[in-house]
Amino acid sequence: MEGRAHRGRSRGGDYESALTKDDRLDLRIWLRLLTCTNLIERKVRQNLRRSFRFTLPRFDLLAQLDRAEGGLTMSALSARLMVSNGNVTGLIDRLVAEGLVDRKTAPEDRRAQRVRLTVTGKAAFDAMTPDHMRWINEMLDGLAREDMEALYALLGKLKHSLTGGEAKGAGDA
Amino acid sequence: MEGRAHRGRSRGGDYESALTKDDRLDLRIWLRLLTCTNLIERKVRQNLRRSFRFTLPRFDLLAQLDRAEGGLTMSALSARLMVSNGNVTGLIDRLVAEGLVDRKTAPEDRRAQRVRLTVTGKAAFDAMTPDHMRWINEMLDGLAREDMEALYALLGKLKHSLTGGEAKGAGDA
DNA sequence: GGCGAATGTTTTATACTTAAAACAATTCGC
DNA sequence: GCGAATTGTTTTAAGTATAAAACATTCGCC
Repeated sequence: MEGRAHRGRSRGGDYESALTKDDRLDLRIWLRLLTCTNLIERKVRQNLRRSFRFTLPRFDLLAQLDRAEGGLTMSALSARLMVSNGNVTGLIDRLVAEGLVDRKTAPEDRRAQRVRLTVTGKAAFDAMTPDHMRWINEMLDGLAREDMEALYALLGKLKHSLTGGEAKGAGDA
Repeated sequence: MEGRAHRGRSRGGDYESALTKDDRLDLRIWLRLLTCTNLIERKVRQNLRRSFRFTLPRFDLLAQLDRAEGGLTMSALSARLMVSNGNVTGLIDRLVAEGLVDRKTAPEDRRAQRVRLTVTGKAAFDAMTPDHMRWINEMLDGLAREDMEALYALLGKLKHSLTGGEAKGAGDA
């Protein structure tokens, strides 16, 4: 924390305005990041609802289960989705009730629950994926290929800075 | 949308794997963006709670009111925060009850509500801001200055792509 | 000058989310 | 082997969020 205010090029006068401008870059990045995330999330949520009468949290849950062969435990889901474990309990309750997901106590550790997609759940997910992919594709269509690559790399650096180096958590790529 | 799959460098064989790699870059960007946002949001939420027994949505609301001289209407708040108007009604209800915010019918248009920070609300916000700034600062500390500038610019392009050019909405900078 | 469309807000019903406490089973150290 | 710490999950209480409908006021237009 201590070194941050001095990172900009050193300067003689104009301390105030330069300081303001420099020091708020962090904040501006954060706000812009948040704006972009919200814009995408809102659109995906809306499309999922309109096209499939499905919600985003449920979709994200199915997506995690789909990419994990053999199912996941509740805490693994909680870590990957980066939400509280109580939250996952509620979501899974509803998905089980709808028959999209199957939950059973793990044989090797009776504390843990092993959660998997049912055939119905897999089918529901597969029905939504192409459109989902297309929506993302369309939204990022305004970015040139090299911008995408640069952005991806910079977000990687940001993620690294945020996690202090250890890549725990969502493992997005 | 139609041209997207062909944007990568043209290639002879290995269509499948190259296609997969190319076409998922959108998705990987989106997931990484989401991860970064979640990491920051979670940390700020946690810090706000621990340090000030305050919640993030309330803080964001105060921040919008602080930067808008003369107050804002409910719909302006809703647009800037990018949340539903019903959501804002609930948040403001609580903040009014806590005495941090003042809400009164706008004289020029009796449909609209004009919301402002109270003196107490302004003081509460000012008490939290320096720490908030510092948290963001610390989290982005791992990024070099030029990376920050590049990231900020690329997020600008992304935002532009997402809004189709018109800069409606949160106006983050 | 009055009616329909548009705008601004709240209400309703439901879902999602968190933090913290409670509960359950396993592991570790002795 | 036994008890304490740990790990995995659920429960609880409260707050946050959405979409859609309901409500209130203003505007546009004739």
